[in-house]
Amino acid sequence: MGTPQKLTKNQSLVLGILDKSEQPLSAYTILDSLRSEGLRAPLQVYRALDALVSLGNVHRLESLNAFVACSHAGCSSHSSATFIICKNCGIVAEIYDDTITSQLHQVAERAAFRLQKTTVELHGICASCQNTA
Amino acid sequence: MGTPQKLTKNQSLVLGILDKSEQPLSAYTILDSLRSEGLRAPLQVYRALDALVSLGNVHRLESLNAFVACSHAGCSSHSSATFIICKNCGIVAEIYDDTITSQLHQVAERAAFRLQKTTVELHGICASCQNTA
DNA sequence: TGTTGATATGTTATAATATAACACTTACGT
DNA sequence: ACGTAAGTGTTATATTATAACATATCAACA
Repeated sequence: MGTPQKLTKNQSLVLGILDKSEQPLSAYTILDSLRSEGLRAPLQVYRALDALVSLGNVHRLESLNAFVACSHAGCSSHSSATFIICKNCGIVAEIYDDTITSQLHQVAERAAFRLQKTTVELHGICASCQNTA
Repeated sequence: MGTPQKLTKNQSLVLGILDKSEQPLSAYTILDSLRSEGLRAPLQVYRALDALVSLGNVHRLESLNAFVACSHAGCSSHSSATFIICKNCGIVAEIYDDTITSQLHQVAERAAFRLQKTTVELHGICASCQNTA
């Protein structure tokens, strides 16, 4: 199940920043937040991010070149995530929908495609921003 | 219907390159292919790509930072595309599946989210590469 | 204990992707 | 012909990501 995994120093620092953030963060934004902790180079952040993504603690949003903490504790074994991204306020919701997951697998299977990873990102305006605007 | 749209010079050049390509191309790869036609700067390519994406002639693959010609003539008014991308040979298939489209809309609606654009990209190994390997 | 091997870290340099700002040109309706 | 919107060209720069190499940490175990 959700192996708790002891994180390394840099991984903990990066995950800590992402956990505190309401919004996805770019690698360089994370780096700037961690300069006070002694981080200096992009690679230190990218390496931590790579590990955290592999562990399932963090997701990469391809359409934003940015990263978010997983909102489901240790979700490494989850099915395909759907991300809902508000263009206005930048907030992201992480959703797991079995119908979407199984339909994506069906589409792959019909094409005899061996599916390894899905990227599903929805862009638009969240409920709260619709009311505000 | 599919308004044929007269393209500008740079747009035609860029679309021509993408049409000939089996695989998605990065903006800089396109630029290199068009230096012989007189293009010199990234912006010339990016501007043409922006226009072609708006017209529906070209799709941007977010997970690759690359671009492909639309495989459905003038598909500007299509529903959400699903892209199947082979990690081995790089080939891309563009699929329209009504069940996926409607399910994505349902997920959005449940979240009271005003959906504007979808990004659905599946990574794995295509049928042909499975047999070869 | 101390060697080894795998993993993590730190650092400099550079590659790859994308946009800002500004000047000039072309297309086209009136 | 005129005015305006769209397209073009150019330089500079911002943003995102990786290569290459040196050092450090730490657990397994002979």
